[in-house]
Amino acid sequence: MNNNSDFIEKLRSSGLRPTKQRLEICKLLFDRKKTFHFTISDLSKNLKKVTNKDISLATIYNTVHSFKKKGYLKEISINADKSYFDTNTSNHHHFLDINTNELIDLKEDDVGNINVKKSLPGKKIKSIEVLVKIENNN
Amino acid sequence: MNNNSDFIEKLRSSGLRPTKQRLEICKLLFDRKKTFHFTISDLSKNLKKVTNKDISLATIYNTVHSFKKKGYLKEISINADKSYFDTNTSNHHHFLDINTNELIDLKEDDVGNINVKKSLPGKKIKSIEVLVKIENNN
DNA sequence: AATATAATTTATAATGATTCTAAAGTAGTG
DNA sequence: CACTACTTTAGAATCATTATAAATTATATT
Repeated sequence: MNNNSDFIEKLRSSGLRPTKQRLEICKLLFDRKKTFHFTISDLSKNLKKVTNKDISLATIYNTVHSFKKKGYLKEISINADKSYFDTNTSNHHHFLDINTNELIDLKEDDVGNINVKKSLPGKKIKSIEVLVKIENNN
Repeated sequence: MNNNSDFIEKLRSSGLRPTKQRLEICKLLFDRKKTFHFTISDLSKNLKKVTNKDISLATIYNTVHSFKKKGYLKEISINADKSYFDTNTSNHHHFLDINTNELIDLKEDDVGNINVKKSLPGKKIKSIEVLVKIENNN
């Protein structure tokens, strides 16, 4: 997924019109090897740098929310003040570096199988997310 | 920890003056058997109901933050929009009921030992938090 | 017990992030 | 090309949280 017609197709297939703005955002978010963790403000600054145009903040919010709804982004809550989005929408866990505030993906295999022993009647498990906070070794 | 003089002692011992407001908040938060999960707005509403007086929102924020700093409360991030506090400051995990938005404590033992296989040079693990999202069984 | 001080509370203003609004622009359809 | 529905946008509105500065209160000192 790394050229414009792919993105156009991706957008169309989920009922979103491929506008200039959405394509720029796609390129920035999805045309990369590694997972990208970002806040709205990160994304906004990056877009300005890359495109030299101003994409309205409202559009950025709208787009990120539609991408989330379509399953292209996952929202991660690790921190009361910052809301992060993750381009890796698969089931996975995170390191959070307390010193740098950086988020790092952990593959499912990086964390042994998790055995939840308690259960509640009438309820089933939907997902299990592990957040491993790490810090400098002194 | 369930009468006023205990709370007065608790506050004094951590360098906080035992004011009326702080004692009311202590009673509400710590004079109970079960863990209490709350947002600032929950706490504010409860205080109004219980005391019939108005404690300023600013005071509630101040108090919750000092209690957090002193280690009497833990902040939990499960959700981008709501910031929860937890009177259980021990190491533990949570169920989050997607349907009711309710948080439920899991004891450490309720979740088998977690084996993080990846490590980063110069970094050590500070904490491991598991969030198990649950939902209705249909 | 009265006084001095430093901490605390408070109403209100300020901030910052996000959402809303409604007008102007754009993409897709026929 | 013309029409309609979708999208973008600037700016306003909202909401939670934090800052401010004056009034109040707790505590130590006399």
